[in-house]
Amino acid sequence: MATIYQVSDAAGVSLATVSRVMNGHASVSDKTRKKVLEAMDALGYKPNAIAQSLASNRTNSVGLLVSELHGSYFGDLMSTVEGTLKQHGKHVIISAGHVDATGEVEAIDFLKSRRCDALILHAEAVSDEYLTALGQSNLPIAIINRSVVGMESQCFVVNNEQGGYIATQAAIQCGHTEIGYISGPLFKKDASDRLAGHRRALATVGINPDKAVVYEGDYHESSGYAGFQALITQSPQLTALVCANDEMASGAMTAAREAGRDIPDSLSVIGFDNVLFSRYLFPKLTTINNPIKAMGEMAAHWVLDKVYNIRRHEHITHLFLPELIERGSLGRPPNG
Amino acid sequence: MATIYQVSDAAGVSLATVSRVMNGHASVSDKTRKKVLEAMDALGYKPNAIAQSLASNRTNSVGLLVSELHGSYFGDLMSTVEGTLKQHGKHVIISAGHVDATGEVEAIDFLKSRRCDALILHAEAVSDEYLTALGQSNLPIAIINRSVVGMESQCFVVNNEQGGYIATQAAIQCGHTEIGYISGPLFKKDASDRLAGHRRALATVGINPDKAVVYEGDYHESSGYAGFQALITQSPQLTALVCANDEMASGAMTAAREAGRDIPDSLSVIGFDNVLFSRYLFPKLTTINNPIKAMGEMAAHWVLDKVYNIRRHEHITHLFLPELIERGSLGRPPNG
DNA sequence: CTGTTAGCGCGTTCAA
DNA sequence: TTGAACGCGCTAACAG
Repeated sequence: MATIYQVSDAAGVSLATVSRVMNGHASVSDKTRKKVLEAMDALGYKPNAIAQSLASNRTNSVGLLVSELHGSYFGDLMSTVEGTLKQHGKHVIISAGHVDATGEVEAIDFLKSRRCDALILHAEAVSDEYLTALGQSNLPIAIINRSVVGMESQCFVVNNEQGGYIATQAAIQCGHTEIGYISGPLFKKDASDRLAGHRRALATVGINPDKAVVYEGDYHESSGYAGFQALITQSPQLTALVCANDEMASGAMTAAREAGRDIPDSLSVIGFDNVLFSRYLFPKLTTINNPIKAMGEMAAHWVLDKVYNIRRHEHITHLFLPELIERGSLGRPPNG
Repeated sequence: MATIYQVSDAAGVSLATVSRVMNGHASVSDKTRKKVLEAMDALGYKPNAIAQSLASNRTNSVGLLVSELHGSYFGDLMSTVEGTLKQHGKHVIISAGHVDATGEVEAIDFLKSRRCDALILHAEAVSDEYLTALGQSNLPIAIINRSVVGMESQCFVVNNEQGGYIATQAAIQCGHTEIGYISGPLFKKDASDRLAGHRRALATVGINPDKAVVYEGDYHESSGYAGFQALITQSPQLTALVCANDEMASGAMTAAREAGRDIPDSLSVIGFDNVLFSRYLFPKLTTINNPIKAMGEMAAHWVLDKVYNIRRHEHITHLFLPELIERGSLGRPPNG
């Protein structure tokens, strides 16, 4: 790998001049610039980003913490953040926290050690205190899918409570009154918020929210499968099942079918997230759109503006709205 | 951020000693080590990886090129590579090439500029010549899902031809003789290999491979949908459809259902890849397992061994075998 | 066992 | 418009 010295040698100028043409900084005469440029590609010179970073204290890369590297949800997040930043010449360094406090701290430490210019975090396990302390440093932090008190202007969240509400509301409007719910792990804020929305919707039609028929799952398909079986045994009268994410909805559908229940004729199912494969299911899943792409894009723009002074016209939004996506898995109750 | 100087100051030793305890290199007396360690966490010291890299010419991170950051296939690849390397304290820097020669070169340049210690590439668009040239440099390269002549010992591939063969063979063994095929984009080696396997299977039962009923898709769900419609119009006698990946199989299943065809009673469908959601489909998709996780893990171990001298017992394998995963979408032909 | 001294490749003053 | 010199934070000889 050629260094800046070899280029300056070949071009017969000082290394400061080479640095100048690289960064388009101070003025360099056209003739000199040309010489340098020629020397550069004659040598196949590529600047050493590591050395640039050390000298400039800038890496042109932003760290992205996700829970997992797989799954539609995180795939969407990674894709959209990378795409948005790449358009402006910035790079993304991705790290996974695996929904574990230690893992998340390690991942963030890694990102910090790589001297990212900013961090975009989808952190589920670390405490608010940790995030608040992190925000205290001069490293800009954007937070996705979590609202931390005092850091509202850096958080990008969807109204999960509202999402849970409209999901259940949709079932109610189809005539359902016996509605079961498979929640996510309730220690997670998004899971408990969605459930709260479900309860609120129940209350609007006079159902005692405390009597909600709830199974606590873990957001994985298998717990949707188990959830259906548990709920239907306990409450065979159920005609609709609202699930806190699409994976669990898929599992519930499989279990329902194995139990001889037709969807949606004998049982309606509603998901949450609107991940890609929800359209592949049969019947296509009625679900709540979780605007993760929009949030990722907005967080990226926030960073672009805040850190790199690349401003777009668009206003920065922090609260995103969930939306019902009507497809084929929600119908009228059997005897409605 | 505290620097190594402040630590050496606080501990009353030279910065070389601090460096030594950090890296566990030469021997340091227990007393000194203790002093340094205490100074470190008193100051909350974190080494600056950028500076370490510049000085040591080692980044402890390996670059991973994928085509996209979303999708089950790449999610599996990223997850498994990251997981394997993380176990040994190495990090992954991921970059997306978007199935475009320019994009892939840029992504690789980015990885190189970050001075990765090695590269693991899932490159689909760049030429063999480019990869060969890249391999010439002293940057270790592992290649996934592609065999480059002269670099066999760095390539980790699945036998796609064999996969296409056993998929079609499975249909034949169920009694099908009228078998359509929805291929991937044929400029891709994996797509043409799978199709070749399909043709070979046809030939074994005396069907002229040149008369294979093929629709060229693009690996996306929509082309599976379109593929079913095109093939069934042209060849209504088809009783089985072999698809070059699961996404297209899903699209074909949707289209088939909309056309009133029951699966598998009226039409059998076989996929390829065995991505996660293939189990979520209804009926669950019979498919060919593409051992992408195994390949990713092996490539990671190859890097660990080759670059970091971290050797495992296990033998390094370069060729992986596809395998039939029997589920519910393949049955006997209607009048078989 | 420990300290001193050069760099790693580049950005950025300051003079010229 | 250009060059010389210093420093970013750390590793790696080389001495002692």
